[in-house]
Amino acid sequence: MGAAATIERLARERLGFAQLRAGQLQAAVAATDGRDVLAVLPTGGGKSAIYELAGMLREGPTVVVSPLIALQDDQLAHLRAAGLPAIVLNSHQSAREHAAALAASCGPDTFVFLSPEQLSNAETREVLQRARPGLFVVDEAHLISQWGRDFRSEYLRLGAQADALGVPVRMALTATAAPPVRNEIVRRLGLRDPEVVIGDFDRSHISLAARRVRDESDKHRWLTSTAAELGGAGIVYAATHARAEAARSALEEAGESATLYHAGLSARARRDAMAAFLDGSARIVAATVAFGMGIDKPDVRWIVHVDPPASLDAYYQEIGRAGRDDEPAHARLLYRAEDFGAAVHLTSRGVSRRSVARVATLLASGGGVPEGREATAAVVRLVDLGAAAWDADGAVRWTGALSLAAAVEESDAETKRENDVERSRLEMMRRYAEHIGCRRSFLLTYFGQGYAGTCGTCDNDRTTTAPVTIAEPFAVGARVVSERWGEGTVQRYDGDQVTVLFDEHGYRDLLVPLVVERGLLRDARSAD
DNA sequence: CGGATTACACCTACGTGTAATCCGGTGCTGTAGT
Repeated sequence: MGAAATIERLARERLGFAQLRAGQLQAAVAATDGRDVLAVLPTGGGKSAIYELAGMLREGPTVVVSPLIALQDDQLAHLRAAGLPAIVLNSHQSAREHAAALAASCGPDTFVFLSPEQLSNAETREVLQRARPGLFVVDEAHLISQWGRDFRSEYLRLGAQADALGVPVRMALTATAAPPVRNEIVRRLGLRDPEVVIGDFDRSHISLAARRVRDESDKHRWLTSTAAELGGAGIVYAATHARAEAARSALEEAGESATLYHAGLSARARRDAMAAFLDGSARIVAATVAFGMGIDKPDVRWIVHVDPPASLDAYYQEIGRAGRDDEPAHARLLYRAEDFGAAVHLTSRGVSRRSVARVATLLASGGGVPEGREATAAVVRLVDLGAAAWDADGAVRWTGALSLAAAVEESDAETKRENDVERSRLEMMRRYAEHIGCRRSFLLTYFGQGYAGTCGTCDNDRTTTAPVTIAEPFAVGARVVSERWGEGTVQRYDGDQVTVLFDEHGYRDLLVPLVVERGLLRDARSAD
């Protein structure tokens, strides 16, 4: 029996799936056959089934890196319900529970759920290593790019940790990743010639709209009228605690039942807010980005953003929480022009020159691995540059390939490049907000998915006339070179503009007539 | 970057305007103290 048939049988008999989707099967077959996998499958695409099936078929335990303890617990319960051996390793356990779980992780068919931080514990790593895991899975893998840089730097170290564990097959799973994020995941995790499975990003039952307003009271007027117009459960996303609270107050004053969720609240308040939203006693939740991951509420009917997120990746992730039942839903974005200026400071700042200099000095003088988030980010940066290297036991040594001064300078240049790319991603968010053509087309082409024509359901399609079309000098996906920005890939056309994702500088928009007249872009393959 | 808060100048009344300053979002962990 071939791998595909075995997998389909397992899916039916052990997990209760009548039929696997094409992407699920393709990814599970590849991993079972020993290939690394990157799967970008939209919400509801059944990503966990992929590692469950491949994990059952691969020899040795399966290590699953998951960002939140709440998610680990959900996944644990799900696997145990299916009769599969599974454990979690985290700080909520007592020392005794932790030791027992660690011992159980040696079981050949066990699924081990843990956070990236757990892997920085040498004892945990050694026990897992001895158990010879057959599959290393990173769930919510876009967090490598989103959180690694300045929030949870252990995300950047996962590739090195997989090396240290000696796991033969790696799998990255996410619901959202534009092409540059995919590339970063592949590079950071060290995926070798991975099977790449990309799902259909179009969620056509979610209608899209955006509106520019003058001030916060305008936002609240639009918010409350939207809440009144659209029935059913809704999520309001705001950029800060204070603005989430203000949105909740505005809704309550308008007579709506709304709760509040952000990380500044006590654990108890958060639990209560979550419960109230899930059981419907609060129809609406006003929240920051803290709310959403792992929320399993199928009938969320609308998402209103009262502040723009830092990227379209984040926006798509957040609106994807609506309409999981495939019934019609709405995504509306409210913004002021100034919001994009302030949002720069909510994008990641990257590793500081000071901490790189400090860590480099330490390593160069023969010191060990410093502890702490900032130090880890600095170590990862120095490894990236070749100035330092990981040893198999997780220790770091100075390679001497760069002088101390050169390492600090090159790191600085890299940080500037990363920040440049961050800003260009925010700029794409602005472009989406101010876009006058089909929003669905904009969103899908951002994710590298072709979309012919207009959706007819977004706010722009309902109010404007036929879009401007223009001859396209390069195909979408073509590699091009510019004098100014270097090499890049054509992402999309929009009216008379073309968006190119440059390798070193991020997204840039160019006017097509100028590109043609002045030869601003050349075909990269015919270049010297 | 932009907003909210604080500091201070005015120069003589206890308030108002402007300049300086600070702050903004995600969660893991491990340990000390009830």
